Amino acid sequence: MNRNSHQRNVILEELRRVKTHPTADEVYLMARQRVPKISLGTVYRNLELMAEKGIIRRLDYVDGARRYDGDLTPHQHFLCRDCGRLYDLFLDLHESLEKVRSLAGSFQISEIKVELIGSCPQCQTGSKDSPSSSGCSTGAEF
Amino acid sequence: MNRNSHQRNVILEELRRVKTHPTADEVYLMARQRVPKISLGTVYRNLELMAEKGIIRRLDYVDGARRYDGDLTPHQHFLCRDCGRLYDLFLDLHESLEKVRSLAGSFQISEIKVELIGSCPQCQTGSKDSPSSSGCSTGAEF
DNA sequence: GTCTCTGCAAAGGTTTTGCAGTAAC
DNA sequence: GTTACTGCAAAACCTTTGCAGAGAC
Repeated sequence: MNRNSHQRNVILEELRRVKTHPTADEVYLMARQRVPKISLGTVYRNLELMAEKGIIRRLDYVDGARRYDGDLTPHQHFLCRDCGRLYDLFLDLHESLEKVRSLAGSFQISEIKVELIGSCPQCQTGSKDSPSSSGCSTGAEF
Repeated sequence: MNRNSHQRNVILEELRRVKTHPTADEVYLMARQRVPKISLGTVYRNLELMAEKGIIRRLDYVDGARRYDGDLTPHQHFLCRDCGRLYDLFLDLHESLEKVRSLAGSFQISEIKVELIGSCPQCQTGSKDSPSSSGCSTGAEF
């Protein structure tokens, strides 16, 4: 069904190589260093295809452009409101997951996406690059 | 500081009136029935402004266009993979929230976004409108 | 009177798509 | 040989922005 194209392999390898949840455009720039004639459309098509197949993860829930993650191990993402960095957190939330499942009753859950937002360790210690504009959302959305 | 414009009030009322997490464009269509000359730009500006003030909720983590929610009470969203509907779920996740906070260590969490994905009660009982294309993501991302 | 907000329209950014040619099988 | 995939370019979206005028206070 699917063919094993050089471009697709490069895209996957580049995505797995970095830890930075790149956008399609960023993947395009990385891939172009190895396949100079690769097109942005090809990158979009392959990222979407691999996300559908479950080979990579698509991050819809972060601000702005869609991002992709080559790391399939269960983990969460932490977005620092001060510096804008996106961190990987590996929290063991099995128990919480089970609780959510049981609470959801007849809604059959196959996937739970969690995004944490706040202030990262670096931004808490003194040097705040860019303090958040308005102090809203103190109450969590959980 | 902020002025009390008629357009802003209409936008807020319309958003609160419905349960359908509309996009900016959908809010625009609703608002236009009451303020025919309202512009899309005004809708975007006001939604963004109210989201920043914490008067409404902005849903970044759902597919496609950004959506807004006029309901500020803590709740989660459930996206049905089969029919595409977006449900509100009111699960009490205080305990889980506390656990996440403690696990996150030096990452100071101010907000936790949770999205649940799966199959809704209606789609489970027989009549599947459009069965999911590929059986990926059986493991949760938690 | 001041200053924020509006409508309009244009621009900006991201993602999708049509098509003819290329490459994988 | 067949058919999925590619590069290119245009189109389709969604969102933001500049500006002059209107409206809130």
